[in-house]
Amino acid sequence: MKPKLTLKQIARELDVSVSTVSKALRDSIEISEETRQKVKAFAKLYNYKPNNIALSLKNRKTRTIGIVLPEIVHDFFATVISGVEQVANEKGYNVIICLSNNSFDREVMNMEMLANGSTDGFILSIAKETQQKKDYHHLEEVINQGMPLVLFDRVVDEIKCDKVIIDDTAGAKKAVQHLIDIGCKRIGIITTVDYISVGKLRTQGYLEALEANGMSPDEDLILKIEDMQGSEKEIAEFLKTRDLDGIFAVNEQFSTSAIRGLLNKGLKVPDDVSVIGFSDGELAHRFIPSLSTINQHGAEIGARAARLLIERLERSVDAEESYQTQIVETSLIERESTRHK
Amino acid sequence: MKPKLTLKQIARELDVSVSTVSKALRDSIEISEETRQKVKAFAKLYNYKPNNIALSLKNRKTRTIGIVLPEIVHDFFATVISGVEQVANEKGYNVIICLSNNSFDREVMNMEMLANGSTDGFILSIAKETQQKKDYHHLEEVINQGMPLVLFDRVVDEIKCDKVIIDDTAGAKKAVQHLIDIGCKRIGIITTVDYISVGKLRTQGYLEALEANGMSPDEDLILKIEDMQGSEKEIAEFLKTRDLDGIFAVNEQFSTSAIRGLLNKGLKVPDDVSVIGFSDGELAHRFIPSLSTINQHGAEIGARAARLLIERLERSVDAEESYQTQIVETSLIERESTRHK
DNA sequence: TACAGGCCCGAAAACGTTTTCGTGTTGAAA
DNA sequence: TTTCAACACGAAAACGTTTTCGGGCCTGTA
Repeated sequence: MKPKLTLKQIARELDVSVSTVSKALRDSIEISEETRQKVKAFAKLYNYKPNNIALSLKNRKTRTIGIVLPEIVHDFFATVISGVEQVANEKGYNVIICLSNNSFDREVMNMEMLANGSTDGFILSIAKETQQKKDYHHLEEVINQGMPLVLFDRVVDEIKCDKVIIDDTAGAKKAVQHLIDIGCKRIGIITTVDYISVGKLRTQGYLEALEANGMSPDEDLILKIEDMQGSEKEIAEFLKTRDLDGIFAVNEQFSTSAIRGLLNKGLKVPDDVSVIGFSDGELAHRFIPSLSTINQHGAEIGARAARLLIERLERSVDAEESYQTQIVETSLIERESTRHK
Repeated sequence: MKPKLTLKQIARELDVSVSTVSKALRDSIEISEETRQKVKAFAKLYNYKPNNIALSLKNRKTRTIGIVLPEIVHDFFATVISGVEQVANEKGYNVIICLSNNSFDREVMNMEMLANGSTDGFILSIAKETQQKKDYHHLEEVINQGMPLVLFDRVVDEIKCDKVIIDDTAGAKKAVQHLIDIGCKRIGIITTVDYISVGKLRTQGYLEALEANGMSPDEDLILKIEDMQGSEKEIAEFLKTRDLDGIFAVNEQFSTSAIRGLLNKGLKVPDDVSVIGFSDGELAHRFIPSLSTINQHGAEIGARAARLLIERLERSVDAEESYQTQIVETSLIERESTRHK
């Protein structure tokens, strides 16, 4: 068990000073060619790698970005991580992940933990409970400390920072418009309660699409779900008493629950009812019938968030406080759960 | 933008020395009650939090555990992360995640990066390419450096370290036995090529189950898939020409592809053919028909791995080199894709 | 011979902690 | 009055780097 080579040991071994070793390894012209080669050869032979912690302390940079998520067992967030990881790695950054489990307290805890030197900046999607509480002091805190923050997906206007979002309203509108285009007349929506920002926006898109086509919304066809837990049953109940020919569901789970509910009712998808969802994942394309969806391009979101963050970290003068909000385009993916024209 | 309070600043402000501040905050008896109170009050008021990097450097401990995975957009690995994160958080550890994308080079790179001070130990599931190459020098390296390593899922005998696995063979046997119990006579298996350790073990379980029931294995009913990419087509082709009444698939993806293939062939699941898989995820229980599976208990695996790692990190004398391999029990979950007796 | 100017290199500070050791002051005991 | 312990605090080293600054030694020139 050899406990990691340090500059000091190399120096002792080669009978030079620590500074000489450091300079030699960084190819300083202060050091003679001969000494340089000697040091480098030794370092290479014994596989010297500088200690990240020491570097972080010295440079007051960790080259690590922290990402805080509500959950991970959810293809959307997983693909976002992939995207972040990809560009972070390209630029020589590490990624450190914390889960809030949609709890306000854990979100705060995690951010405090990471803010004490572990991380140069944050990429975050706000926890459900936090959105409900509308308490964002921990976000302002890190910004005040000069740590860049990039919000994605579940964002909030009050916080001034870079953001990466999709146009949820437009995406939802696109989905519902598709249902209308293929001839649906009575279109229901299965969405979340309004304090979830994305849920609210998607509901709005649904309403806009109806309006744009001269169809008046029917409160009775709108189901807002509070709790993921009992959602399956709730959706089944809802469908039992409604007569629909199109359903827009704001996520993968609701989509599949809806299809199951319809099938149980003896209806066929998409022959009797077309279903379209919002999603990114395996589930959508594996499902039978495979789900027509609005693709959120999670990896792209993650990649952009990472790029924004790193750019701000490395910009020599960050005087310019012009935060930007990037909007990633959604796309309609037609699969089997909607009728074809 | 206030740039984070340090001990030095508190010291200057209160006109005492840095050591006094440090001691006061840690309630040292060396410091008078009065000074202690004064310092603590000040620290609290301005929300002082010690700098993790400095602590890491001093203590030569980061209280961070690194987890390296082949992929993340896969419910199994995502749940494992959840498990790790949970216990890590309880014990005051951070989790830093790197993705190998099943590439040997990226696995090596990531581990080298993390090994240079970012992490106290590793939790890892070996990349496909690495298992193929059988090159584990990077794993031995970190072990030699005194960094504990815990392997899970895709493990390898050659490396001496703690491991958390499920009994893949027994799990597979359980699955196939179930198919036999409900009356299947011609049972096929859809598995991976043999260099994937878990694939090989599950194939073995399949064979053992057949043997135990006096059924002779038929090579023609065994499909070994090399590449995830074209798997769907490959499975469809395979099924087209086989006459089966039971299928055991070694993962979620293969299970759903199989069902799709069967449906396309005009067969009913589970009426004509029962299908059972190996999995953890959303897909299995959302799918229609929902999948009967062998549950791998990913969160439990992650939790145990984390506990093993932390225990080894904190054991005062790690003299004892008795590595253990923990086996997490699998369980059979009967859902809709298999016939009921 | 003296001096300027390269060329190489080392000492030391700094990043923010913790901890060991030393030191000055006070009060009480001898 | 002297001595000694207890008490309260500070200086400094250490963790592993990088970087600034200063200095010794040679070489060439006046």
